[in-house]
Amino acid sequence: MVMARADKRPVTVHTIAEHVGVSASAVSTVLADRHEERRLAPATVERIRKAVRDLGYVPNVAARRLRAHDPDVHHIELGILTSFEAPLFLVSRVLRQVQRMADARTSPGRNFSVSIAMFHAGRLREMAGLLNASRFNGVVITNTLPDDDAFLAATTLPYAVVVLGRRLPNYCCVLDLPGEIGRRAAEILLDRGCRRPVVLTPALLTESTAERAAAFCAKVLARTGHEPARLIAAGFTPTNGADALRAHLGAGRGCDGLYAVTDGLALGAYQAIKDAGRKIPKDIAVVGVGDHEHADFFDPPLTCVGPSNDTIVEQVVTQLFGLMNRRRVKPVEIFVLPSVAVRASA
Amino acid sequence: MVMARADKRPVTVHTIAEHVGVSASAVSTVLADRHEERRLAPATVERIRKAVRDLGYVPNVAARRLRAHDPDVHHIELGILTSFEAPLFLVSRVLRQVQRMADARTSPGRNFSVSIAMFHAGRLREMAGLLNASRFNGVVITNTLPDDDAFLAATTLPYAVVVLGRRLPNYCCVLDLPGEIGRRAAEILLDRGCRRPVVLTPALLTESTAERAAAFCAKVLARTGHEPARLIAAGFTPTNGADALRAHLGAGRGCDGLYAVTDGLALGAYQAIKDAGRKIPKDIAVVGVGDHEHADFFDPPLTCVGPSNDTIVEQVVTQLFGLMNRRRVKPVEIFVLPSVAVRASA
DNA sequence: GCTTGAACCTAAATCGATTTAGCATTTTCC
DNA sequence: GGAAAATGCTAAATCGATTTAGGTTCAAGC
Repeated sequence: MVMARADKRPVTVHTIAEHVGVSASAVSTVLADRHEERRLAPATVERIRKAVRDLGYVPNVAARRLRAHDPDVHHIELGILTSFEAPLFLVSRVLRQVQRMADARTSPGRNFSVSIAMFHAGRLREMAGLLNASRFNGVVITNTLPDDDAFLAATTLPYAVVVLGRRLPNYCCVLDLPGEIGRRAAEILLDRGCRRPVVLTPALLTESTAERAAAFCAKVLARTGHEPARLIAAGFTPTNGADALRAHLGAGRGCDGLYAVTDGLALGAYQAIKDAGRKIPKDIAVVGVGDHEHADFFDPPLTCVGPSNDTIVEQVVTQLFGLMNRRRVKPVEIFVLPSVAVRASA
Repeated sequence: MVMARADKRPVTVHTIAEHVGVSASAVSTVLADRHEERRLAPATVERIRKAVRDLGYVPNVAARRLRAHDPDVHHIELGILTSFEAPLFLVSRVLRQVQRMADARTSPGRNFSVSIAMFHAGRLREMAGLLNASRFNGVVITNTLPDDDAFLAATTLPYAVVVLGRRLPNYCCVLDLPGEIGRRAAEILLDRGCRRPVVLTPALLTESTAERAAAFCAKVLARTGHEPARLIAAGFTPTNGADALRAHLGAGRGCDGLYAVTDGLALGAYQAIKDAGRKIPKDIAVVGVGDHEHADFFDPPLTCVGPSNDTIVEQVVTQLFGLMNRRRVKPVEIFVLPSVAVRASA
């Protein structure tokens, strides 16, 4: 039976050295496979190797880095922090842009590491090294939940932080102009004459999907005098979307325009509409958000009102490097206008 | 005019201390914002703060981590290494699975950090800390180019490494059974009676797309006695795919079955086929690979033969943790059979 | 018997930051 | 006036690994 080692102190080079009865230097030499040039006796090497295996040694990378790095080069660690549950579409664009800027600033005396790290939604506070600044010199934080926002609002992280998609006091934030996406979506449907628009959302709303739906409803209410119907999909897959719309249409409830708060749902809606023998956009016009890679290749191509990702990414990264250069002390809020792509579906 | 600071030594706490004429402890105290409780004189604090700004101090995270970490907990750093140019679809699944395993192994005495780091395709060798093991305790490497493979083949990285999608001697590799995807795609088209299948590829082939196309062609040749036509799309977007197929059909060259080596191309092909007034699958059957999130919601749903990502991810992560526990010394190669989803398009 | 060299290994410095314990002054208070 | 307390700072230890310079032992050679 193998005992859990959780209660024991981590095994260090020193532990191994004591165990074998040699010095830490000898162990280090073997770990680096330099025992030949340093002429350790083969028998000793074997004993050390065995101890390393038996004790389950795992090196401490922080210590290695500290020791190994060239004191003449400045190493800067940047992170994109996102939740596990969120898609990486926007995150990967941010990463590429950050790296582009970093590459432009890399010199013999300075280099960057950029990485994506994930936290469990709502548990950003548990991420190791965030509070004591022992992991990153600068971060972009996105896809936070209210718990995470509360945590951030209550702390001041002692390094460069840009928050993407949320508005937080004391932080540098980049986000869509609140409500604008839903409003513009409503306008598109209303302007083309829809009288009975509906909105399709997943049961569990994120902050952004909730906001889109609310703004859409508010706009429709303002212009027509009544709230649009809200279709609730069980999840956010196309199947969920198709089911929700099918139920609505099957119940004989009217619909001549649909706003889906994610493109996945729109894709499902397409199927339900076609199955019901209705035409897009003649019978039912559809507006999505453009969070799907190939929304312009849906059949018919999907009209989208969504975040203008290029601008957002650009702004986020500019802010991040600005903060790192201490060009700015005051936190700023940057609102980005949505991008509108009118295609055949509405 | 601002001089580049590239040639100067990085600014440390000690540098600042000297500059101000205090001890490193004082500087550290101010950096941690603990000057109140340690009763530093406000004037001193200000002088230190000014120097920190003026000299452009950026903390060394490795040093902080080493010092800050609780010696009773064992911190393990895992990385998913991928190239900038590659999509993150599979990578993010690997990350989530790694994190799941890591969470299951997390205890008061042990915790994990998992992150995605990117290298410029073909320049994996330049990634800092790879060779001296000062960044990760274990990694999954994927989306490598031949140059990267050559680099890896020539080195032995002194920690747990799993290579995804390539076959490298001396490494633990997980990959599709070579050629099987293209073969199965060919069989599906041939079995449903296609006589003039064509294959649609981007101009710049990756290792995997090249392999799919080659295996497809070989299989068709073996069964029909002649090579299928090869349509070359300028890039890998749907538009590129549509253009390539339109040119082929426009030139009056026959086609009753199409194999697209990425779903994006298949999506473009759909458009070209519909525009030409042909029906899928009656006139032209289409097979894709399932690398698109919603291939089952194309119209008609796309038949796919592609990597079985669930199995691959599962295997990769199992191997990674196996290596870290030193359960295995010999490198193993794991071949995963493709997953086949027969839908309406073929 | 004394030097020389090889074989094998260790002590101590180092990387950059934080923290603990404590040392000088000065001020307060009776 | 002298003890006690407050003020303002520093020296040194520490985190875990690597590396440099050097020490000890033993065998070989003259």
